[in-house]
Amino acid sequence: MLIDWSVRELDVFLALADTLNFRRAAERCHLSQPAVSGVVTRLERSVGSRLFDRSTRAVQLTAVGQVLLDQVRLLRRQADASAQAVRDMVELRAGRVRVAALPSLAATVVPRAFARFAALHPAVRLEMADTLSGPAFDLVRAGQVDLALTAANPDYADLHYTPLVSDGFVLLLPARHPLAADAGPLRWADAADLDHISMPRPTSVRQYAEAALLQGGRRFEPRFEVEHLATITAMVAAGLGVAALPELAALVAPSAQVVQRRLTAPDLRRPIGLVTRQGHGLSPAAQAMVALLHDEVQRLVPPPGA
Amino acid sequence: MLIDWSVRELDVFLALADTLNFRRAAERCHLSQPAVSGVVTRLERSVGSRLFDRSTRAVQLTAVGQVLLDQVRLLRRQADASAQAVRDMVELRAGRVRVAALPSLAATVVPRAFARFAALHPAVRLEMADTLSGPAFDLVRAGQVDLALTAANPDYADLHYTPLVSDGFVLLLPARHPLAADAGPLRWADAADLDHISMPRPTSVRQYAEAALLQGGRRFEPRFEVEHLATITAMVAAGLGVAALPELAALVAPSAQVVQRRLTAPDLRRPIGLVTRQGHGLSPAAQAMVALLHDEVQRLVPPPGA
DNA sequence: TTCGTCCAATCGAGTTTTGAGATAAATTGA
DNA sequence: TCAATTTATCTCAAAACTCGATTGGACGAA
Repeated sequence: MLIDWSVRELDVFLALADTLNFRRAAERCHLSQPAVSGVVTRLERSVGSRLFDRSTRAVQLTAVGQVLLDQVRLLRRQADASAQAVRDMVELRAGRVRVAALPSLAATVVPRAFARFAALHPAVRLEMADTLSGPAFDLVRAGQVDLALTAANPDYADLHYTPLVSDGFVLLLPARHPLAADAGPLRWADAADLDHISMPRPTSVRQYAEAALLQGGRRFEPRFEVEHLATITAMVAAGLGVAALPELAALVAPSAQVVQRRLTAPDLRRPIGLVTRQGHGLSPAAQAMVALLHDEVQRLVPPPGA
Repeated sequence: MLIDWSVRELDVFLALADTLNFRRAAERCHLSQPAVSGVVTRLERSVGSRLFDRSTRAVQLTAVGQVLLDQVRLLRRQADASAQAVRDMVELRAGRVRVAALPSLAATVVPRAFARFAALHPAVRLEMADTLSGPAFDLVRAGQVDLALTAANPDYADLHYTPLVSDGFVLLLPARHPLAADAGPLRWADAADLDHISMPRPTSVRQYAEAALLQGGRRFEPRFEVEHLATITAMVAAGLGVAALPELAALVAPSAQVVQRRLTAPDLRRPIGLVTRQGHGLSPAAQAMVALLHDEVQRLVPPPGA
């Protein structure tokens, strides 16, 4: 008495129990009548007992068949529910996407992508952690987020990196600043002697600014050091100084009192990409999120050629 | 995204989810490793999404695979429970047997068979209806009993009849009756003029007695007519008369004050058999009961040859 | 009764599916 | 770089499945 049937066989059994007629059961299952006979014979041999009393004129369930019918109905319902659960997952009617992102991205690209995602797939739960690159990598490694949106970094050798864009740098100036009169690009050297507002050391904003000035033989010593991008914008607006920020970071808290001028020479670019675990495929929901993030990044920071 | 897997495939999936190693999963399922690869590939194509992230060094469930695993575990548990329920039925650890029997059988053969059956299969519920032949046939036709134990009767042309034994007739005599002095067989004619105690018309006891005397050209006119076999025996014991009964009926209420003498010439026999519905197989439990009833009948009424 | 009809089981043939073995490709650790 | 381990792929044989045709049996109508 083994139990090795397929769903197809159960459906044949259900159809026959329902119609009590081999030919009609076969039609309902899109099978031939001999196929139904075969399934019933196999099922009966597997159960070790007759399931139907049948003659050429009448088909009836036996007592054992009745018990099996009840069980198969239960089982079939469970199987449908299970298939639905998996389908929901695959077709984005369930699941969860967890994203880690740098503050500059967490305040710009990610909310837009989340909004579109939520409209498309309202049943999928969305979570975001706005962190610096280091913690983001740890979250990815620990499987606590599905993907991280960060600047390129050598620390993730064990992770999978997909580049998205490289955003250039701009200098934020108070609207009344003399340099704000013009709108064209500035050279980093032109900004070297201004009062800078920047972020503390382990941030990419700070690292890239230091690197850019170092190429001109200058040191970067900001006048103010604050934690949050919005604070920087507010301080620039208040005329307390200027700030060299990646384009995306400059979008965090736009202000009418602040003017942007592109920084070139060197035309430093901060590569932004998606970081995921090696060897871990993304869930369908996460894949959909990646597509939206990609789209939003392109929209906010058109590649240089565009 | 179809749902047509077999239990075997689910077991492969479970084994792989458990071991996270194709080779060991294959061993556990007694398959080759390529077979496991094949099952997983088919399953993934059917679901429409990857179920395992795998390289040559590591195998891990994807998010969809995790959902499927939960569902399959549920399903597998349900399937096991269902199989157990059917197995219980087949192997007589569940179910019900309903028997209808003539009073003479209901008080002799059936209780003995029931007692043995209950000892063998304590979980099977047993029910008995002690009725005359006519109602017994109706119960069988209506499916309200699984089988009836009655005397042969032309009324059940639409039912299935299996003969068991034919019991002969005996004359019950008060111990002090002159005819009780001898123990050998009596002829029906010898009993024709005695005061008889019998049962009312539609019973087999009455019909056979009338038929036996009719063969000798005599009418059967009992002195007393009572409803119950036990009453007959008691009345005979009290010396109120004699009674011609089938052997089995005489066993209902044995009494020290009653002597039995076999009745011959004619050697009338009452055929006893099992009646079941045409085209309705017996449940395993009912089949076991038939075997026991058969055995008990043979034991109580050894066939003439024995 | 006999014929006609309907039904399930069986048989034979063609097709599809499935499994094992051998091998390839990839990754890790020495 | 080599050895060892693991999964994927390929090929071929075996098994299972399906269908069409046929058989045998039961009922009903004429």
